[in-house]
Amino acid sequence: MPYDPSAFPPFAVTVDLVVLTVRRHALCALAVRRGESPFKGRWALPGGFVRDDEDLEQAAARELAEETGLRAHGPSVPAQDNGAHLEQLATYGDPGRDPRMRVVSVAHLALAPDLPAPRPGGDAHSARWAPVEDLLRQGGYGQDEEQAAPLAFDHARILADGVERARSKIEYSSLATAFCPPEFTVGELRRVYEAVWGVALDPRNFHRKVTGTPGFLVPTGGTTTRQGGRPAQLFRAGGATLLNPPMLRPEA
Amino acid sequence: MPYDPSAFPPFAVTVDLVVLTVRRHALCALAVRRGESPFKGRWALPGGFVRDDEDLEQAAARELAEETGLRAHGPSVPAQDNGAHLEQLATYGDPGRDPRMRVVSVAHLALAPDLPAPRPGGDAHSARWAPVEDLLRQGGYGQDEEQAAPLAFDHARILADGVERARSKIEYSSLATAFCPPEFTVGELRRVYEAVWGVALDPRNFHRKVTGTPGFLVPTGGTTTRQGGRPAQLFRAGGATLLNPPMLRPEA
DNA sequence: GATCATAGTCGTCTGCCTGACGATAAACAG
DNA sequence: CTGTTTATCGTCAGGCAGACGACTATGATC
Repeated sequence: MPYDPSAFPPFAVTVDLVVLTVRRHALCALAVRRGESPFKGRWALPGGFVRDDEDLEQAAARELAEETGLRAHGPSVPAQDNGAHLEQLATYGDPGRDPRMRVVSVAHLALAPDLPAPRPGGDAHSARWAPVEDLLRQGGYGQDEEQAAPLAFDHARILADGVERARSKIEYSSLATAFCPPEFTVGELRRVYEAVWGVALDPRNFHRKVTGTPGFLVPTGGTTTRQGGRPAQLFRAGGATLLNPPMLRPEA
Repeated sequence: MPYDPSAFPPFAVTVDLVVLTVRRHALCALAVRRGESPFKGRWALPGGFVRDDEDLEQAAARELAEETGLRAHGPSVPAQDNGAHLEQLATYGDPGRDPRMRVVSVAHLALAPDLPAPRPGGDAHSARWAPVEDLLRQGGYGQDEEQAAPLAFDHARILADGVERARSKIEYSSLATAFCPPEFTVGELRRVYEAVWGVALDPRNFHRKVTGTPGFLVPTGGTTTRQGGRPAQLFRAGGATLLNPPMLRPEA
C-alpha cells in the first residue's frame, strides 16, 4: 500500500497512566475526577494527548510529572534514587471507546513509592489514591456514592491490565523495589508483595529468598526501627533486575 | 485538558506484524520487500493503516490474512484448530520513525505453524520467511546482497522485541503449541523450543516435563513416524494455557 | 534377515529450592 | 521485668530439574 497522505484516517493519540503505589497495606491507583463531558464527574485514569514532537514515553513521563510531581525512569531513562518506574503497558483503540472521536490510547504503567505529599495537582479538578479493589469493583460501593460508579471509558480494563502486569512482573523481577523508598528493609519489601498480591507471606522464607538472591539487595550498613520491634537492616536495590528462579505467587 | 477537536495533533496509526514460525530448525519471521520510498527495496515487517471502523486487533488480523492467508485467534477470538496465535506486542511512536509524517505503530505478534504454502501474496511486491538471526544481524551478510541491509524503519527493534516476547512466553505458557500443527509429537514440540531458544534440550527431561504437566498435552491416541525412528504418540494442545512451574530456558 | 542409525519412552539419582515451622535476638510498652 | 512485636537464623521433608543409563520400535543398509 503506497503511503498516500490522504489515504489514512486521522487518529487522536493519548497516553493514559496506571500509577500504582502501596498505601496502608493496600495497592492503590491514582484516579482523577473528570471535569468535562463525557463521563463528567466520574473517576478516570490520568492522561492526555501526545504532543507533536514528543515520544510516547516522554508524553507519559510528562503527564506523570504533571499529576504527581514524580520524575520517571524507564527503558530509556536509567533508574535514579528517586522517581517512579515507568513502562509501556498496552494500547487500546476500539472504535467507540471515546464517543466523540477515534482515540488510540497508549497506556503506561508507573510504580511509585508511597508519596510524601499525595498532592496530585495537575489539570484535573481533583485526584486521589484509591485502592484498586475499590476502583475495579463493578457497581462498587465505597464509603460514599462518588466512588461507586465505575471508571470512565475503558479505564477499568486498562487498570485491571496494569494491576495484573504489576502482579506478575514482581514474580520474576526486582520491580517491587520501585514501590519502596531508596532504602528499605526486608519487611517493608515483603509488605509490598503482600499488598500487591493480596496474600500473607512467611517472613522467614521471604527473607531467605530475597537475601539469598545475589545482586538483588545490597545492605547499606544502616538499620532502622521504623516498623517497631527489633531493628532491621536497611537495603537498597541491587543491580540485578531479573529474579532467577522467580518467586511465584502462592496458588490461587 | 478539555477535548477540543482542534487541540490535538493528528496521527497516522498503523499495525505492524511480527509473524514467527519455525522452519528447518530455525525461528523465522515474515518479511516483505518495500516497493515505495522511503526504504524502497529494503525488507520490512508487514503492516498497514488501521481503518476508521476497525479495532486494532481486527486490523492486525486483517493484515495477517492478507499477507499469509492465516486466520488469527487471539484474546477476543477463541483458538481454533487452524489459524495463528495473535497478540498485541507494543506500540512505537517516536517522532521521526517515519520520515514523512507522524506515525504510531501498534505492533502485533503472530505465531504460526510452518505453512503448507509459504505463499505470502498480499499487496507487497514480494515476501519471504527469513531466519530472525539473519534479519537482526546488523550489517548482516546473507547469501545475497539483498539480505544484508537492515530492516526498514525501526522494524529491527520491533522484531527483536517480538522475538524476545516469544522466547520468554513459551517458558510459562503453552504458546509453543501455536508453532505446531493441530496434532504433534513431543519431539516436534521440543524442536520448537530448541529453535526458538537456540539451544539443545534433553529429550528425556523435556518429555517428562510436558507430559507430566496436567492439562498441557492431550493424547489423541494416534501415533506417527514422520520424524523417522520409533513411532511417537500424537498429542493436541490441552486446555491449560499456563505452565506452572514454568520451564525456564537454560542459563545464558 | 542381521545390523545400524534414529527417535521415543521409562527410570534413577543427586542437588537445589521451597514451604512449614521452631528458636533466638533486639527493640518498645506497660 | 514481662509481654509484644518484628527480624533473623536453622532445620527438615517434599518436589522438581539436570545428568544420564536403559530399553523399545521403527526404517535404512549390508
